[in-house]
Amino acid sequence: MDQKYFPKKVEKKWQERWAGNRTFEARPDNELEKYYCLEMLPYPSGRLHMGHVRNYSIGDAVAWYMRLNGFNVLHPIGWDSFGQPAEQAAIKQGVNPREWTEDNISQMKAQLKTLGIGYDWSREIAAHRPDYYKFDQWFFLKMLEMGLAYLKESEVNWCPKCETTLSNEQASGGICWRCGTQVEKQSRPQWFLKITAYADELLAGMDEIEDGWPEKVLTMQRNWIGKSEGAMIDFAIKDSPGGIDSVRVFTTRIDTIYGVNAIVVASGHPLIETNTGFFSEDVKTKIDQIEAEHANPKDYEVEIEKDGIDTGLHALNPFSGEELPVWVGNYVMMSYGTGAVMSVPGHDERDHEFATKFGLPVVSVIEPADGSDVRQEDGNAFTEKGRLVNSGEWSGKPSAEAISEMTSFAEEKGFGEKAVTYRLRDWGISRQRFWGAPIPIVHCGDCGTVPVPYKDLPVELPESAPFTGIGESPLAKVEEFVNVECPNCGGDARRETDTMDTFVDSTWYYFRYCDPRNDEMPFDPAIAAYWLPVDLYIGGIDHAVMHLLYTRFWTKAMRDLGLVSFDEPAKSLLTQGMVVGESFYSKKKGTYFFEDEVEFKRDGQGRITEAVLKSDGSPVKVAVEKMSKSKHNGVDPDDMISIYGADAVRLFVLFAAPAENELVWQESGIEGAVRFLQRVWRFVLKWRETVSGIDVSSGTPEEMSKAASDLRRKTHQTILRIRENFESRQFNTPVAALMELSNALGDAPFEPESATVVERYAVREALESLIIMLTPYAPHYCEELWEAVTGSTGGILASGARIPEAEESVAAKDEIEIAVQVNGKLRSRVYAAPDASNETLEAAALADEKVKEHTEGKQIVKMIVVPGRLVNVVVK
RNA sequence: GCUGGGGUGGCGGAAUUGGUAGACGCACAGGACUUAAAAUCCUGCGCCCUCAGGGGCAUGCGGGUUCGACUCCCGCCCUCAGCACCA
Repeated sequence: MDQKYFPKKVEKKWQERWAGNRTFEARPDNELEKYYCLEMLPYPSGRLHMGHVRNYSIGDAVAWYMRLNGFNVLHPIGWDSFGQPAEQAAIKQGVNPREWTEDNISQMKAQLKTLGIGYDWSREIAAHRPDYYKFDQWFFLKMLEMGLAYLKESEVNWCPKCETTLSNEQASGGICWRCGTQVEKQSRPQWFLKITAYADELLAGMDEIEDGWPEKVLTMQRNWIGKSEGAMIDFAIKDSPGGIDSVRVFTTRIDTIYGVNAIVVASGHPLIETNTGFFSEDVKTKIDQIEAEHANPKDYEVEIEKDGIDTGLHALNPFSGEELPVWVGNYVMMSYGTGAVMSVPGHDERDHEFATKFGLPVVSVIEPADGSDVRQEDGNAFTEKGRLVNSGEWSGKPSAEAISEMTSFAEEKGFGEKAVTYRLRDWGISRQRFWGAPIPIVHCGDCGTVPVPYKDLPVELPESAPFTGIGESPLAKVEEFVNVECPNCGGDARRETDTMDTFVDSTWYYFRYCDPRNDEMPFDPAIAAYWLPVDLYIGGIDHAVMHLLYTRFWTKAMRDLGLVSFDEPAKSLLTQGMVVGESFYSKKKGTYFFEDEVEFKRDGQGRITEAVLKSDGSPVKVAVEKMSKSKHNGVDPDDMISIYGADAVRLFVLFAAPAENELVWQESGIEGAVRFLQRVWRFVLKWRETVSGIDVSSGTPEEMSKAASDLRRKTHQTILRIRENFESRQFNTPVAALMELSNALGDAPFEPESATVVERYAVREALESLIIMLTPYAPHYCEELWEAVTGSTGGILASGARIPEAEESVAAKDEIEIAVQVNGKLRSRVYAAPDASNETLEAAALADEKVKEHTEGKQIVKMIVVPGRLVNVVVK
């Protein structure tokens, strides 16, 4: 142990030792309870950023904590290495995407090792390697057999900048999830995975994980799935010139059907397409206009004004027999329900707006059930449930009753049925890209779409392709790849040239970690049964509805394939907050500037009051935003590690804020972390000789001095706190507790030269506990101190060290402080034994001088005693 | 608009789930050591009065329940995130 703490030296030493001893390599062991700690698969961009550091610091803290509690911990890592940046690099710099990716992986791997994250590197995987994507293809074929994969010509989300399709999840909000560009609609054949087949199960499964997953994520998924119960109702079309004799609508409010004033359909509805000959030029023009707007939506932030036109067609209300006009409306979407709605302006905001704009009649058919006179006279629709009026034989019934009776009636009469719709759409996985897993399909003129036989997997990507960055997949231009014999008839055929969405790779990667070198199967079900499900999954909130929904779906599909026997892949989920930094934006220049290009003053509180550009003195806006290269507000983890050491960086990242919160990067904070480590180091240095012969495990000395038992109490209280905190996944408060323990250690009135055996025992116990409990935060550092204190050289884990068990009797105080309140206001404090009776406490409280001042001349009404806490004297 | 989080010192954040609000750290101020600086150590640090004993006010705002409310209930305000014509 050096006289001073040199992080670099300590970290290098232990990183080498861990690698040499294969300290973090896990193997299944039925004798041991397993713990699977998983962080989200990173994309190998080439550089680690602070978000990664935070993610992995949390994961490693948990992994260490569980190891130090005797669990068999699986803590793996790999690479989400297919995807656009590699292809962009190929297009722009002419590099080979494979080499580019491999280079990035080795760089980031080196960085992760410098950080000292305890990964089982023997299980490392990378999605772009054929031994991995072979099983993407394997799963695709299985899903094809299960009827979960299908090809369909359909309107897809198209990002004009990325030149590729996007799934609905990836085009959420109408913008590309990667580049933020407004998406367009395009029609093309593409492969879909039938996630909708599991819609109900995905909803129901949430009950199982409710305790472990953040409410926020579950809510987002529920909303995304968007289950809605109602009825399908057929409205007959009068004199249908196009041959379609009825239009089906979906409604959740069949009780309002007597208030229907029109049927409104989407511009792409079959009724429209089959009747074009019938429409006037005006109608056709308007329909085309709506259709065009739909294909190229303007701005999703702005509410689009209602628009539409009367087609001249007529429908019949099956309940009232009333004749209704059929309109085309821009607010009706082809992609939800049936693409047609019954317009009830009295009881639906959108229909109300539409009817108002076009002067259609508004009829009220629902009244508030409580008889209050809230009506739609204020110009709005009354959208709540109530009691029916003007509804023929149904008038007077409450909405709920009417809904079920009217649905049954429709079913009996054959013009409707009970129905459930979902917002969730099937997952489109076709991408017009080179750098992804080829979809294992051959298109044959005679046999149609033919799956590649399992024995021919993997369908390997060619070495390279002409990267133009536009239109079709680059694979289409690679003759050797495209031209193939049909596996069915042996004739000339073409390979599918689209590749899979990279989200396919990341749906099942953590199953592969269990059995990463299996050549026959994605993984051996028996091995997976030991490690899975994941016990704790840690990652950003940004994957709440993409990856996390896909992977839940995949798990259920794998269950149906017989690969796993559980329904939910992760028992608990931790969504970490972003790491943010101060950015400087000049409105005038329209760009972000580096900190040293800006002149700013901070007020006494450290906040920037005014900031101007050094170059020309123009004002700069200061904001705290997610760290990013383009905003120049990022901190390079490598820099931080080389200045302060990996342990200090990790300790600070965990201490600075709760894991779910945003973390504002403050360099002064990390200096505090270093100070703490240096302080403890000096303390160990001072005491290690003195406590070297003490064996804490050999039992507690009987005679305790006051100071020694005070220290022991603090030690055991700290153990209790840390166990509680980890249990509830609080990682910042344990650090505070350990700092308190270290402060208590420093304040204890012992000196190495004069300490008694009992005191040396207390110090050694405190030190050992402190070191073990700090290990999840600063593992290299603690390994070094552990070696210095205990003399064991094989490392903490090999020495069998565990997070200590607290002894309640030691943690208990022999005298406690009791707050004394008069009428709920704190007036004094008295001291008493922990088991003092209520009477004793009351007497002590009343005897207190300060209490007397406040009770003098007043009548004591009653006294409240909370044992161990306080006495409240109520006076009048 | 709908859904779900949040509002506690100058800052990040604690608070055994109804029981002494502000732990721990950062920043700041003062002091010791030093020729000096750094490092280290000590002290102070919610706000306002103060006769230096204390006293009053404080957890976004306004009510309520309670002996007692950051915590529970009602009504607002602000803020962050997600979804957004979902019939």
